[in-house]
Amino acid sequence: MNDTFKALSDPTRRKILQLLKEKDLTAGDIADQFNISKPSISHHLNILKQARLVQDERQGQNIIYSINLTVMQEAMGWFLGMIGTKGEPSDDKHE
Amino acid sequence: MNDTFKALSDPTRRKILQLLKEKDLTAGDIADQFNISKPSISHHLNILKQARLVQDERQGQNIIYSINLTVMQEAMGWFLGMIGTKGEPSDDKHE
DNA sequence: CTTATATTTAGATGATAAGCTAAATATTAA
DNA sequence: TTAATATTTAGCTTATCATCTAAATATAAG
Repeated sequence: MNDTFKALSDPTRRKILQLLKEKDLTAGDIADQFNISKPSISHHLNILKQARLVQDERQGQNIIYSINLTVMQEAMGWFLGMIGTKGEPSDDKHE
Repeated sequence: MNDTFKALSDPTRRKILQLLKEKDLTAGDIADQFNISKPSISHHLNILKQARLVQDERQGQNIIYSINLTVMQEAMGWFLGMIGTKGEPSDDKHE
């Protein structure tokens, strides 16, 4: 959960996720959308990967990234637990 | 939105929000729940306040903090926009 | 097998952020 | 008005993080 929120705290990484929501992309295609060096984007992708927010798969020379909506849903669960009736003890499914 | 995610990226701040979900608390009561100095907690509260995730109100010597669920819901909206059917263009209500 | 392309890893640097102690401010009580 | 309590502000230190360039790895093509 902490890795998830940490990963989501950077605007570049959130934009990467939005791009991947539309369709799977290669690392290069992702990097082309930013005024940031490829190594930096690679680093961001790695953080997203460690948080399991994205997955990657090599295809020839390219590495194709895709979003993992399951983890996104888990994160949303945290908000649901938060917004649930005020004063009611949380069910602890979401730490 | 960026302030919101930044604020949520710290585990201490997320725990503060969970405490405030149960009930409103004074700055001191909040600080007592952590092994962190009062000034540091005050700093965290200020970040949450700037993100409008909490509100404060002085009551005598104490300052009482409460959670602002509206902003929390807005943040959850970002996830909803994210999880919505893959490949479908986002409606842009959530950046 | 050598070159070109795609991506990552390594290492360095500057900025941001979390934590601390000490001092300032605000309120209440004596 | 002086002392006590609650909280914040200021200033500093250390750790984390985003970014860069240069070099390494992996695959594909000539």
